[in-house]
Amino acid sequence: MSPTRIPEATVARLPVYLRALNALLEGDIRTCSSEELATAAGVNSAKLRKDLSHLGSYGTRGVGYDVEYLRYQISREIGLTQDWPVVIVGIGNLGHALANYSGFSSRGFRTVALLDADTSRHGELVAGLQIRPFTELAAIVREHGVAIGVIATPAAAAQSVCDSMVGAGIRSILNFAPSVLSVPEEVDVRMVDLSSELQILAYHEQRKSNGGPDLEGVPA
Amino acid sequence: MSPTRIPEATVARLPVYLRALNALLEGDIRTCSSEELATAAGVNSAKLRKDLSHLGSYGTRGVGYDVEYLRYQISREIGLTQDWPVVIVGIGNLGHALANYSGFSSRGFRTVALLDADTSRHGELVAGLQIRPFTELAAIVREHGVAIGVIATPAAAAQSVCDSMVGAGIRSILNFAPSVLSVPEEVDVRMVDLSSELQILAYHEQRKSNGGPDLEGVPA
DNA sequence: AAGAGTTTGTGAACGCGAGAACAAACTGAG
DNA sequence: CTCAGTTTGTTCTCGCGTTCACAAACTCTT
Ligand SMILES: NC(=O)c1ccc[n+]([C@@H]2O[C@H](COP(=O)([O-])OP(=O)(O)OC[C@H]3O[C@@H](n4cnc5c(N)ncnc54)[C@H](O)[C@@H]3O)[C@@H](O)[C@H]2O)c1
Ligand SMILES: NC(=O)c1ccc[n+]([C@@H]2O[C@H](COP(=O)([O-])OP(=O)(O)OC[C@H]3O[C@@H](n4cnc5c(N)ncnc54)[C@H](O)[C@@H]3O)[C@@H](O)[C@H]2O)c1
Repeated sequence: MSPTRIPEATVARLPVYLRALNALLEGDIRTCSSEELATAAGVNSAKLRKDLSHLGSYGTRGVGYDVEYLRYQISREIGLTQDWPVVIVGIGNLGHALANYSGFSSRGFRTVALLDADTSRHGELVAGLQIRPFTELAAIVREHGVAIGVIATPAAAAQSVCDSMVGAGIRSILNFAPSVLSVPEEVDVRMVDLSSELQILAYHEQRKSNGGPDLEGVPA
Repeated sequence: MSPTRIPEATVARLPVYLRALNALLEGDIRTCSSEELATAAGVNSAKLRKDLSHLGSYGTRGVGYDVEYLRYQISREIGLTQDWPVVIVGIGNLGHALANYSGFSSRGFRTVALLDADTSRHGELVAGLQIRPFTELAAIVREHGVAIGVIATPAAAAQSVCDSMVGAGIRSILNFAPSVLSVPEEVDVRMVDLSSELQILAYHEQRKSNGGPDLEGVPA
């Protein structure tokens, strides 16, 4: 069905399109043009069309796209038609927020376990799940067929947790700890670095202030 | 001092280099080669050198980089030598975690206010700050000279919160709500979409399972 | 049925970023 | 001082992603 590999940049935008399509459906809009969908997703319409063309020809010329049909096709392409068990390791401030986040489960991601090394937290109920010892990782992965792991521990523990995850058979990791993880070739790591995001904003903000009114900060 | 514009891809990596340099300094390493720093940052050494060359010539051929000096130069370039007041709007699960996160304040980002529309939360103490009414936004921005705002409200409220921020004079926004924000030209928005990250992992995971052993799912 | 009006899918041009490869510049030994 | 060794800064090439522009394909009116 999808013989060609989809460009990475396109893959990263598919979830955005999916969100836009869901929003349209909630407004009872059954059909949309690439222009409308692109606006809703915040991208160029040409880019959107090219992205979608990588999945196949799901639109109709002169008409547009059937919202529900396109949503299904994108979901299938990403793999959201199946259910993905997820484990979260490190149930501190961030881990709590993630465990309570409904946006994950609503998209086919099912948190099957919350793990923490701190014994004093074991048994504590978070979002309907008990916090369990980190040592149970391998058993849980095996039992539920977990493929995706989330790391929300301090940076110092991240690599070690990562190694255990890989050892247990997890092949996709979402890392919130500000730490570069080294993993085997076949394992995917995506890093979410909130501090970096703020720093990038700060860089541009500084540029706006300095480069704006006067070029040099020192007057004659 | 920095006449040429720095490529966006480079800007996005500077915070990573900064982290790596901090880690080296903690290990009392005063000097490093591009190779060492690149390994610590998880990038190619040629890329690192090219990135740094955009800031200036801060290394010494045959020797390498002075860790502390380079760290200062990158900090200055990003704008971390000054202090950035930040407001967080929407103190729910995620807002709490962000407010409690020490990684922000340690890098020159100072949370000056936590705002929420829910009156029943006002006055509640989070990370040493009282939750205040959202209506005080403009006054707080004016008083503290806030340039950076963080949105951690539900998606339905995000655009409205964003508009208020822009109206109050905020020009850089970090958005955690899964919602495309429309802003004037001069305002920067960075989106952190955790759900998208998981979906991207799922896509690759699906590929690994299907495309791995056999090319077609159906044997002869 | 034909033609005007729409909208998709794609070919082609362009620009940016990644990586290899090398010259310039520094250190240190003899 | 000279020369070998090291490491940076930069040039060059290549590939990817973005955008424009247009032909192909569809609808609807007359
Ligand atoms: N809180 C935020 O908003 C925020 C924002 C950006 C990044 N982060 C990063 O996310 C990570 C977690 O942040 P946090 O604020 O939740 O920290 P936290 O200290 O509140 O929670 C960390 C949790 O990890 C557990 N832990 C420690 N070592 C472990 C190990 N080896 N195995 C399993 N569990 C272990 C601890 O017991 C604790 O419960 C940190 O790396 C932080 O830098 C957090
Ligand atoms: N919790 C997570 O881990 C997580 C992960 C990814 C994304 N998100 C996104 O982050 C946002 C917040 O998530 P959450 O789990 O903290 O939700 P939450 O419901 O716990 O918190 C939202 C807060 O925003 C406040 N609020 C609502 N409307 C407001 C308005 N107009 N002005 C000011 N404040 C307002 C609410 O009173 C509430 O306190 C959501 O958009 C969610 O999709 C959360």
